[in-house]
Amino acid sequence: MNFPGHPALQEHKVISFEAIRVACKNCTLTALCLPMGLTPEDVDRLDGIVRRNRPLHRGDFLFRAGERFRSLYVVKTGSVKTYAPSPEGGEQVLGFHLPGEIIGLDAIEREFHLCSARVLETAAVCEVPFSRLEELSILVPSLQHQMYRLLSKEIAHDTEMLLLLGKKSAEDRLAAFLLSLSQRLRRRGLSPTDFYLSMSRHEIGNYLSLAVETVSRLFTRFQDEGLLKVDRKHILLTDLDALEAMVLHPQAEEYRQRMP
Amino acid sequence: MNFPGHPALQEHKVISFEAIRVACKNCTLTALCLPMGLTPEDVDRLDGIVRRNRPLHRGDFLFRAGERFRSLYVVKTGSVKTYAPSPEGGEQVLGFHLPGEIIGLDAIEREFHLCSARVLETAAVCEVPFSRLEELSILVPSLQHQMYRLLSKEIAHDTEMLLLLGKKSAEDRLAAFLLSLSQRLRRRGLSPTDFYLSMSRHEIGNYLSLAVETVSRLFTRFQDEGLLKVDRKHILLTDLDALEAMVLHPQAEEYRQRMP
DNA sequence: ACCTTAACTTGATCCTAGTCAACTTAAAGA
DNA sequence: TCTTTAAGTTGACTAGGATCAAGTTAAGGT
Repeated sequence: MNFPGHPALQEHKVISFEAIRVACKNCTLTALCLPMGLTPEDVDRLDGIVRRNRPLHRGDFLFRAGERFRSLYVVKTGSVKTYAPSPEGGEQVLGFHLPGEIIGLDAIEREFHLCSARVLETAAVCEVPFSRLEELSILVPSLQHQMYRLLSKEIAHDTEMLLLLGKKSAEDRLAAFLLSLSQRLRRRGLSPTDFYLSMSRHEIGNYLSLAVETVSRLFTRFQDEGLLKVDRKHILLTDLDALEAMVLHPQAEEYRQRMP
Repeated sequence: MNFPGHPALQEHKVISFEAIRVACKNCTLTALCLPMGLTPEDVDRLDGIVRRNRPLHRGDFLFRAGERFRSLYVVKTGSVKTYAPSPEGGEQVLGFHLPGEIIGLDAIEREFHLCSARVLETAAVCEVPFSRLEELSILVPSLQHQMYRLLSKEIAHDTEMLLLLGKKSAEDRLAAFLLSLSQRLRRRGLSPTDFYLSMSRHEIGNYLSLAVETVSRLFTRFQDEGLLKVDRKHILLTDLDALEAMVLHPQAEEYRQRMP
């Protein structure tokens, strides 16, 4: 099977260059991003502090671990990975970030970044200087409310990730990863069953604590079982229900925990 | 070897009953909790919305998964575990919470709890109704600042936990868990090397995604290697440096990841 | 104090996923 | 275009930790 021209990727790039100058109020991500629930006037004020940088390319850094924290970053198009580099040159992938997702929330308290953020697919990213955002949120209660929601959402997301890694079988992990991607794409109005992976097998394995070979074998097995069709980075989920069942009823069920 | 009377546990209980009525401004946890950086007047205002409940006992719930989110909870004494129950009766332990730690931050956005919180060791807990806290933080910018820091700290903590679980060897995980406990106790002015575990081996294993038997064997092995002395729940860390080395230079080092 | 039950430990065995190795395919660069 | 290098796939083997099983110790209830 072949997918000539990789149409989804092409489309991605076109959007990325068009959207780069769009103000917050016209941005398609409003529902996912900071302006949610703000009045038009307040969105204008927010707009005043947001920096819209030129498009970034694969391998570019948003920031590096150890750098001083100044801004939050909102992915508008493309994708970004965050990872913790280890002194020996290795790294632990912490997340893959799609349009509408905010990066850097973990650095507010420490005032420096403990992970690096690097572009996977040509990306447009908004930079929001945090000190100015904080000042504005004193004046705009609904922005403060939205900030609390956003930070809490990130915590809930991390918690779900802990749950995912708690599932011990490699099968469950990859299924949960694919479902998570699928759901996030759906919320952005993209196809939840037909998409291109922007990360390598190696990065997926690193993220899920699995060896590359295991990831590769699982893709093959899932395809053999009729759960999906895979060709390189192109994924076609053909049985979402089966994936969901796999995640909801994990292989190795932890036996009941007792407490008085 | 024997530790008659479990002195640390006794001491814990005494503190718990004495501290229960203490106002925020006199609380020993000020430096770890919400009032940090607030003026005395603002602490009084915060004090006005904090509910101090009677002491809770082992097995009591702070809240259950699925319940509507109303309040944040601050552990004053004792300890609490949070976990995600699964429909089949199993559970995934998400965290163990010591004095000064805040529970419920993951529920702000969803407005209902996705995990349950249950007392491990007789505990005193402050309840802070979130809607009132949010209102107050509109009026008190330094409280808003502290809230951002707190939420961010929780995200950073979860990130570190993901890093911990990323380490694949069981040895590294238990070492990281013990070190984390040790560091948190130190920050609270307690001994970082001599303490009682408030959770069972089963719960530790569940938290670290290891079988009970593995946890048990590791304790024995660590003791044989001179890293610690263990008697039931009593832990004496005798070689913090070795534990740190184990965590900083994990067994299975991930090979370098390439990107243009 | 006794009995019951849960928590923990230790040993033996099994199996999942990691490691090593070889090969294929596809980008990236000259 | 050809070459080089990285990414991905597949197979064979191995090891770390899970599972199964049995026994010990301690705590909780009456």
